[in-house]
Amino acid sequence: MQDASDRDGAETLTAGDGESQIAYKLRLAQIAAYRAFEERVTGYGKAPRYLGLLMIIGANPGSNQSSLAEAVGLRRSSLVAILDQLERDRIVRRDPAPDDRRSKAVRLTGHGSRVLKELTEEAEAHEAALTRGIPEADLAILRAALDRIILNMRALDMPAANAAADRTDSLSRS
Amino acid sequence: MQDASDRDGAETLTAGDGESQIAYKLRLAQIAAYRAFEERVTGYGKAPRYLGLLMIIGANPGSNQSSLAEAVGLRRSSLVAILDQLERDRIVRRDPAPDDRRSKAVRLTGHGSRVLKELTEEAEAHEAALTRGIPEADLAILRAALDRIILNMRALDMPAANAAADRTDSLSRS
DNA sequence: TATTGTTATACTCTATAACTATA
DNA sequence: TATAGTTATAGAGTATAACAATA
Repeated sequence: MQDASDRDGAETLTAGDGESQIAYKLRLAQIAAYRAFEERVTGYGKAPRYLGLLMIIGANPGSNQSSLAEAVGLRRSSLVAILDQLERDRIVRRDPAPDDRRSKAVRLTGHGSRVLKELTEEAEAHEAALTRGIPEADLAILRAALDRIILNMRALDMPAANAAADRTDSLSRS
Repeated sequence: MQDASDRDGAETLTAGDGESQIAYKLRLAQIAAYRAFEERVTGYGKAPRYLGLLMIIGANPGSNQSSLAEAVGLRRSSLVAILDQLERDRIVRRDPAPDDRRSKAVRLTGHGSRVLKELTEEAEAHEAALTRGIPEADLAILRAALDRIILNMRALDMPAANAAADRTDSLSRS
């Protein structure tokens, strides 16, 4: 009798093994973290949801929409409505590109820069809450492990990268 | 000049700081891992997407739909279509509950058990690919850190849990 | 011909509210 | 009255395909 079929039923059900898997913990942690951040920044409208995009725009002012779409992993058609919203909220601006009349140069507005700055500070506070109680040495290992996982998973998509990933095996702690 | 506005534009854009944040890496890792798993198990229909649910059903046979919905964090109305699909695919069965004629006892079918077993093996292979090149000692730290993050984030929702989380600070490496 | 931004459209996932049958 | 399962409906979020303007 390894299951819980004879229990009370009052507590929340669990999924036997599987819960010890890193892939599973990763998913739970990400969902909880994402939800907590959204709750922290209630009142900033839709901007928090697109913080990654805003950071990219801030770090690469004047980029066109196709580049931005690729950077955040969306189709360029999907980005249109997002930029419409952010433009409506005066967070970003679409200027004519200087060199190519098909393109638009996307930039943060003055207000957008201030919002990004505030959200970045919120993200730092969120990061502190997230990592509370984890020793600094462990955080370094956590960071390296997450980087390696990202590398490992992307290697599956582009098999050519496998050899490169293998070569870093012995260097992963550098 | 700290941005990349004067670059070629050929490479993929990046988001300055922010990318060093654990919250950010967590999101990238989870997205990449989820995508890789779905690609690995193409051919199993919709079951892989609901692997967590299937594990819970497998570990708690005869549970009713409300309990299952709560366990996976969905409204019970949202679970209906999912179970419809899984029942259509002969993965699960909805039997009348023995004690309460409003409830249904959800169970894996024989075929569902076999599918779950195979998917569990696929998940283990996925886990191996995920953690490739990460030393066992670091994996233990990674697991503990992810658990702590989940705890930290949930504590924000239920402030009463803060004290409990704090008390485990010095025990987090046990 | 190829690319940029855009529109129209559809699909997936989830939520809310209201219903039914039981309790 | 309250609960379990269900339905109808709506709202995000993203994708595909086709289009006009420009390269």
